[in-house]
Amino acid sequence: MQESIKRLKEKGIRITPQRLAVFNFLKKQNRHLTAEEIFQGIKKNFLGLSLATVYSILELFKKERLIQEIRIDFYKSCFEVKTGFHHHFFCKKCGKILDLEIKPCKHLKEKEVEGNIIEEFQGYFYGICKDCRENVKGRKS
Amino acid sequence: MQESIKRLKEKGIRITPQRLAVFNFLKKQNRHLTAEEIFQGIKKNFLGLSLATVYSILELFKKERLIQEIRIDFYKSCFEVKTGFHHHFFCKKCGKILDLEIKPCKHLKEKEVEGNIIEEFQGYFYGICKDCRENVKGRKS
DNA sequence: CTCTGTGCAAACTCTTTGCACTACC
DNA sequence: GGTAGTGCAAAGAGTTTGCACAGAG
Repeated sequence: MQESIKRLKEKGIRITPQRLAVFNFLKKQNRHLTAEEIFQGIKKNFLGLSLATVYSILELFKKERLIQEIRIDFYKSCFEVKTGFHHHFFCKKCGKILDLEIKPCKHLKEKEVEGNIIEEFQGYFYGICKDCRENVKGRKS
Repeated sequence: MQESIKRLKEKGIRITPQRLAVFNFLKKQNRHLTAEEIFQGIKKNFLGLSLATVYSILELFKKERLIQEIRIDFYKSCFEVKTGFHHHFFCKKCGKILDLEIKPCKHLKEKEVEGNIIEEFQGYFYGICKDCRENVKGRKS
C-alpha cells in the first residue's frame, strides 16, 4: 500500500483513492484485466465510481509506463502491471489470453530499428489453447 | 485477374464482382488498408457497394487465410494480402504503419508453444518513426 | 432454380468527451 | 484555495447484424 503510493508519487501522479484502488487491484490480481473487470472489481468500495474514471486512470498509468495495454483480443483492451517482457497468446476458441514463457529474442529489445525509435513491443500469438485442444481430442472429433 | 479467380476458387470461394474487386485492390495496392480505404477505392466501380459487404468479404478472406488483419492501431484494423512473415511498426505521432524488414526469429514460426497450437503471430512495435524523429530534430526541440 | 451474397440501415460495443462538481496538496 | 480529478450522460468510431432483394452456379 505504502509502496504503491511511493510508485505513483515517483511518477508525479497525484494520489486519489480511485487511482490507488486501480493500481492495487491490478497489482493484486497480477494478470491482464479489462477496464470493465477492474471497474467491477473495485466499485463496491466506491459509491459511484465511474467507468470513465477507470479509463482515464488507465490512460494515465499507461502514459507513465506503470502498466501496459494488451490488445490481442480485437474488441477489447486488457491492462496489466508492467513486468518482465513476455509474449501473449489468444485462444480463438475460448477467448482466453495467456502469458507465454518463451524468451523474446534479443532484437526485440532494441531501441531503434531501421531508423525508427522503438518504445514498446507487443508479440501476439493466435491459435487454439491447450485446454480447448484437449477437449476437442477428448471428443475425438 | 484470372489468377485471382483461381486463388479464390481454390479456397472454395464463390466468385462475385465485389470479392474480385476487393482481392484485386488489395493485391494491387500491396500494403495494409483499412476497410474504409478499400471501400473508397473500389466503390466508384460499383453503384451502391456497401461498406458492410467489404467487411464481410474481408472476414471471409481472413478465414480462408488469403489476407491478414493487422490491429496495431488500436482503433482500426488494416488488412493486407498475406506475404512473407514480417513485423509491423506503428508511429505514435503520425499514426503511420510501416513494415519492418528485420527477420523474425525462428521460434516465432513454431506451430506449437507450451502446448498451444499457433496459427498466427503478429509482432507490433510502437514508437516514433524516422520521419517524425527527423522533423523534431529539424525543429531542434 | 436454389442457395448464397449483397445493400441498407439500424444496432452494438468499447472508449472518449464535455461539463459541473469535488477533493487533493 | 487553486488546480487537477471525478462522475455522469451523451457522443463517437469502427464493426456487426437482420432482413429483403439480387445474382452466381
